[in-house]
Amino acid sequence: MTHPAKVLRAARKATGTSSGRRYSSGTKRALVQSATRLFADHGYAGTSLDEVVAASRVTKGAFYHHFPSKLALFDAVFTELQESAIRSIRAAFDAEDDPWEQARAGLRAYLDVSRETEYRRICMQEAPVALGQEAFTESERAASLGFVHDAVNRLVDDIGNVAVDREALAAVFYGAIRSSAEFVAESSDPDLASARVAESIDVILTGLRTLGRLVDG
Amino acid sequence: MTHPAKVLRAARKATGTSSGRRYSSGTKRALVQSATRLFADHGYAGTSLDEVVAASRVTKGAFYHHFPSKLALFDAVFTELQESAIRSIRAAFDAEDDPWEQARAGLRAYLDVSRETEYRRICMQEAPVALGQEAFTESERAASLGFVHDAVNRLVDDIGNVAVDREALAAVFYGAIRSSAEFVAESSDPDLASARVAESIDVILTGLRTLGRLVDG
DNA sequence: GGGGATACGTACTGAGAGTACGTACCTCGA
DNA sequence: TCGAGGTACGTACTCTCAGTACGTATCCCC
Repeated sequence: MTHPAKVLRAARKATGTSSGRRYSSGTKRALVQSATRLFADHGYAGTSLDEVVAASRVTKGAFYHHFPSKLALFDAVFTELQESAIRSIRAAFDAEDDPWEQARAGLRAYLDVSRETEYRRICMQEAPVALGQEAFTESERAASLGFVHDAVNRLVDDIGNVAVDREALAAVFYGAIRSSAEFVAESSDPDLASARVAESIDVILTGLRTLGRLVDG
Repeated sequence: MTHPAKVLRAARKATGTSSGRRYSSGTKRALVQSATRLFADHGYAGTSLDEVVAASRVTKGAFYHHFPSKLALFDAVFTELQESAIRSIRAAFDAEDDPWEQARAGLRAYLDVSRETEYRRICMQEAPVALGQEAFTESERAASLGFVHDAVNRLVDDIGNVAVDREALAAVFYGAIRSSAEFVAESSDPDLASARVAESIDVILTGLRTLGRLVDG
């Protein structure tokens, strides 16, 4: 009997699925892709490995050759989505010079990213529970929180004479932005909702700026 | 052989654990208490029913007499913590008249509640995943989000002539507050951290107020 | 005092994560 | 060119854990 893996590999080569640019084998890539969809649809606990390997057309043996555990698979899925999001946001961020425009652009980019259900469900909902708050916070700090911290620092510098706790303010804004993402996601008209929360945050920023000008003058 | 439940019941009666004010049986109460601690320590998925029933000194049979499922137990734990939190916040809220003082008092109360690891882990972290975003959001809307909505409405009324989207602003503040709770929880000096985020939010509110006065005059 | 309702206990079942072990293919050096 | 080791799987099992089946004790009311 011909080994099932043989025909699978042949198929991969034929369809060009085995790009090999990121993962050594096409199997690993297929597992991550299937898992991304399944985790996003049914959550981490709600997805069985049997479902994942079935969707990927491989067996558990193949899976455990590439990943040490189900959690490691989730981590791979999470990291990929996270990195992709970061790239989008950074691009929008770096395209602007003025700190206020930068903040606005970053927010818009973030709201766009978080409109993808996969990002929201996996990176925002499941990850803190699946990976544990510890590891998740670590990852957050390095990623999205960094942007907010940067943005807040520049904004506060620009405002000038208002004494604020930058770290605390960054934490506050970070939550505001996350919550905005949920607001947009739950809305029936995401475009409109996106504009609404963006404007709300804009009003807050304007208030801070005005405060700075008053103290200044 | 004397049935284990007999000696347990006798012990309950002796120690007065079976208060019966909220749950018909002391067993149910014991299960909820053990589960609260275990879920807070190891999460929903990380806690087995065997651990819960062992900690409660009963068996699975007893458990499934009182609860239809593990999820129902979690829901009971969640609801109890949630209701307790709501009571605290409402008390602080209702003790003030001025909308700005009300907002401040409510925030302080919330930050206090969220310093309990049980509340944070179970109501903020685990619940959305365990109960599902659907049910969780429903519960949130009825509870904490309601406060924020109320508070924002009063603040905006007080400010006057600034055109803002109240719903969007409430969503933004809700996130800001949640994030503040995490900031406080992760801090090594919660009292200080609590003061820091409270002041940050205060600055934001002051900015909005100033904005209103400028438009006014 | 007996018969339902309530409050359990014990022993099993099924699902799913992870393991043990065997096999096919590929590569590289002798 | 062949064989030995590494890579990439497949199959069949184990073990944990949520949930079920079913039996038994206690309580309460008629």
